[in-house]
Amino acid sequence: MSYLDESFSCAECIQKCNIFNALTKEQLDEIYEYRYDTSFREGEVIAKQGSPISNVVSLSSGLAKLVLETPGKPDILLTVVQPTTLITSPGMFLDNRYHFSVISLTDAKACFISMDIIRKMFGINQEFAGRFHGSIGEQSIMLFNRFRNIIHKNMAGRIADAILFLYKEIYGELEFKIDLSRTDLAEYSNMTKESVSRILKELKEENILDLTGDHAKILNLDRLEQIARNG
Amino acid sequence: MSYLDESFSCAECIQKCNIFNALTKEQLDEIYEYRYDTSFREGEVIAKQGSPISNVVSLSSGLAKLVLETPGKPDILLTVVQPTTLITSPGMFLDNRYHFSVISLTDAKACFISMDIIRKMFGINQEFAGRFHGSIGEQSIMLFNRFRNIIHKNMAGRIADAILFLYKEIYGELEFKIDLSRTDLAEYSNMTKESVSRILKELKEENILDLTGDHAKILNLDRLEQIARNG
DNA sequence: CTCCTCTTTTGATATATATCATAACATGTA
DNA sequence: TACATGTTATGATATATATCAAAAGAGGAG
Repeated sequence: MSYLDESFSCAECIQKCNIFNALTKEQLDEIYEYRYDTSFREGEVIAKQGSPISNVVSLSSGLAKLVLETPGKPDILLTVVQPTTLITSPGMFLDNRYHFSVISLTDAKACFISMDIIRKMFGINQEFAGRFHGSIGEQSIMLFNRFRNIIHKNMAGRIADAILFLYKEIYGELEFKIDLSRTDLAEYSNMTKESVSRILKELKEENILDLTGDHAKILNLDRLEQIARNG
Repeated sequence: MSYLDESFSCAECIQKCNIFNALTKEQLDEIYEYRYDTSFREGEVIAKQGSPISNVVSLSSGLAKLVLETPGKPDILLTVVQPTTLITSPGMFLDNRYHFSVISLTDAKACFISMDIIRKMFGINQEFAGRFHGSIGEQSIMLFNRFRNIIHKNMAGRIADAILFLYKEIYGELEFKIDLSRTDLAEYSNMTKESVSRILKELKEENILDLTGDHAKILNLDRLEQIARNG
């Protein structure tokens, strides 16, 4: 399903995420020895909840979703990540297990870096360790906000949140091809796919958002943000 | 409202949380110079969401709740902490702000340790740093499970969760004096206080749990766990 | 092009939970 | 004791959202 990929060096890699900018050229070269790229097709599992964390994963192309799995229940879509995000996990300093799964939403490439070399870098580069831990904290704070939004807002507000997140954090344009299915949107917003359809229909009728097929267009950003706030 | 407290030394302090056992006697003595105890009455704010983190807080007596505040909305009670829990915060390596508030549920004492000395220890004691970051991860994982429970379970299951959490993690006995109000339980379980009353009435009628006033007694642990699982 | 499968949409109905109003119960205090 | 204040309980009703069923679209495979 996936195959090894060619690559040059970490120091040259323009796709390395910001955390790695704390490393020196020498340190990056050392990391290069302990990394490999892998390609994924849409829908493939990049990291599986419950499995051991032997590598840090950096998404280098495509999009991926982080999902909380619960047997017998629908998944909870925590967030969507884009290049070049380092996917950190709360289990890294605890039980060394993934506590969510990472699944590609499009064809994607990911760079796997050995956890051993990362741990070594913590000891010799405080700035790198700080940024890395900052990133773990960032994920927690994201989670706090997801919690708040899902608990406090009605369906329209939650869908508005989802669309605004995609607009602001992922696609960057008012008009975009959405890589999430209606079910993905439902799992992000904690509702059923049928309810997603209904809310999208309402938003289209009110000329706020047109999501037809996979083609999304925000027609009235102010109103959409208002719905996200008050919903 | 609160007053400074006498104390002896960190090395002797039986109330220090497990993370600090990674420190040497000398390191603990150094920390002693940068700490102070404070007492709180029930309902007082120990740490306020949004305020800067200048100290790490270790609860040394009493109980406290961690709450997510949102203007105009009910609080979300994330968890209850007991001695001797170190209250770590995801903002520590990021924006240096609290992203939740800590409020005492009973009269309580807390030990405030300067963040500067904690950071210094990270540099000289890797084991301490590891345990500390593990604790931050632990909080994230707790949050994942809270997320799951609130999203997937019905009201009875969520109340069962709350009671089982208090039984297993806080009070340790099937019969206990509960320090959470019905509103606290509601904020933990994401429901209204009226619904809490109704569910508690049902659980009492079925001889599963008797919560009268502040006196809680688990009458049928198996059934309660079953409700928590299937709810 | 047509059939098949999968996703999305729409509609009718069911249900869990919130809301609002009021009553009962505590707890402290003048 | 009686009063005021806060918490908890109960009841009647409203509402948001899920569920179930079926139709409509949208790609692929032959």
